Amino acid sequence: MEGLFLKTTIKQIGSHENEEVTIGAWLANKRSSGKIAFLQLRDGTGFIQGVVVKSDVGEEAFQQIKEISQESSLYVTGVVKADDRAPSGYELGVTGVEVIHEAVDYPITPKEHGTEFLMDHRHLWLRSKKQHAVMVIRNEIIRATYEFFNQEGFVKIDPPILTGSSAEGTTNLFHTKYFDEDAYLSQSGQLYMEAAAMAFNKVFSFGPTFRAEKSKTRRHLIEFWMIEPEMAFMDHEESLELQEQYVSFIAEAVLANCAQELEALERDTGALEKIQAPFPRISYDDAVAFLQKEGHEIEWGEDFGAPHETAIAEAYEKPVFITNYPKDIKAFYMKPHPDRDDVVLCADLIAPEGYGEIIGGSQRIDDEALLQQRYDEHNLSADAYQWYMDLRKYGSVPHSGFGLGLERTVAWIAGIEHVRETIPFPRLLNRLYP
RNA sequence: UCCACCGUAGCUCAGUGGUAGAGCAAUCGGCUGUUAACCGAUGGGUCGUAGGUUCGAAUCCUACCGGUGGAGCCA
Repeated sequence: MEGLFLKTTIKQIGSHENEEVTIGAWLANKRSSGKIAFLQLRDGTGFIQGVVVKSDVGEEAFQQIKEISQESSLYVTGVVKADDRAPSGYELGVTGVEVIHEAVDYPITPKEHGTEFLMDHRHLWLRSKKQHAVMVIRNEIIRATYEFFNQEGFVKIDPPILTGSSAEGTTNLFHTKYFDEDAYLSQSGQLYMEAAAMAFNKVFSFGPTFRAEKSKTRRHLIEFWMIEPEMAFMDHEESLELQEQYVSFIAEAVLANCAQELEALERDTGALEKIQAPFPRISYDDAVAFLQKEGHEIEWGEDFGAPHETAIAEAYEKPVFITNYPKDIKAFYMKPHPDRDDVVLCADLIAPEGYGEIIGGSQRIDDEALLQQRYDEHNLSADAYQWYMDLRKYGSVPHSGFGLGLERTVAWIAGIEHVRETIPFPRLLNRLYP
């Protein structure tokens, strides 16, 4: 498939073996000697090496080509040749180069750079091979997400981004004005997705969320993207099964469709091949006992910190569900365990290799009186949530849902240290540019 | 908000009380299979900012500014 336009791209160039083609490209890097030059070309779809031989193109053209600066834009004409030495299997035997625009003093040189410098030049950094590979994997995860939920009969529903009040009342929200009213940027679409599930049965959302927390770790962004499915008539256990199927599907899709990108990132694909449902489950109770045995200082009733999650994840090769947390450290809308009042029907999915929590999910309270009680306990204004209460008044059903953090998932699958490299233009503490 | 570390050439860094350095990038030259190519030459500095100690400060002290990693919060 070349798309609607018939111009050749590097990604498709293999289908033109031994033909002369012209591609639009940028010069990523070059190496040259007296009589041969190697152009590292990229066109956004891939990377290929152009080989310029002086005796083929002539003295004058050879000199001109040697002087082209890094990141200049070009039309390159050449013959596609299979070559075992090339990473993609193909090279371009260059017959002519037309410079579209000459780049002067491109700042990102082919050597090491520091984080601050690269982040200041994020708009250019995206052109580099590694960043390109991460974004292609991000795109594949998004594509696989749509495929999975479509084949499972979900309807995509878009919750609002501007809201009148907090969904959970815990984290700090970005405040703005809505004409004369106060408004906030959404930190979760979940409550709206519950309403949507009562209208469309199985639904999912995919959109940006905002947290005005002064978080400064490799797992946190101020603006990030979340996938939030919500399922009517589905209990907590069924939700866990759906979650492990979904995550396995993503891993499989990336392995099948992003081999070159995983190679460029030097990702250990053996670890990804182990991501197959079912995933292990450990209760909060057992997790606390396990941590105490390992020498961590933690008491029942306390929430896990990042070191605790990592310690638990290291005991498994696959992602692991930690289930049934104490009700007091979880959100107000989670349904109590049928046999115990002190824990709720919820689970966090912890990724292996220290990547931390990628999913948080639960079965929701469907009883009107209990929900009212939780409002009172958490000092939430019932007025603001009247519509949410309505869902328990008019044909309430058991329902469950979860939220998956896209950037944490991309970081884990792609093997990237910091989530800031998994989103094109990250919003971080002290980082609103570019 | 708290804790630790770091600010020296366009970039990555060395220099820790006595003349401001290297590699890469840039410019010039050489090289027929390079992979961050290599070899030779040239240009390139308000040592984060302000104050202090000292005969003398990039170096020691204080404050501030900026960054990185982590904690809490969570996806």
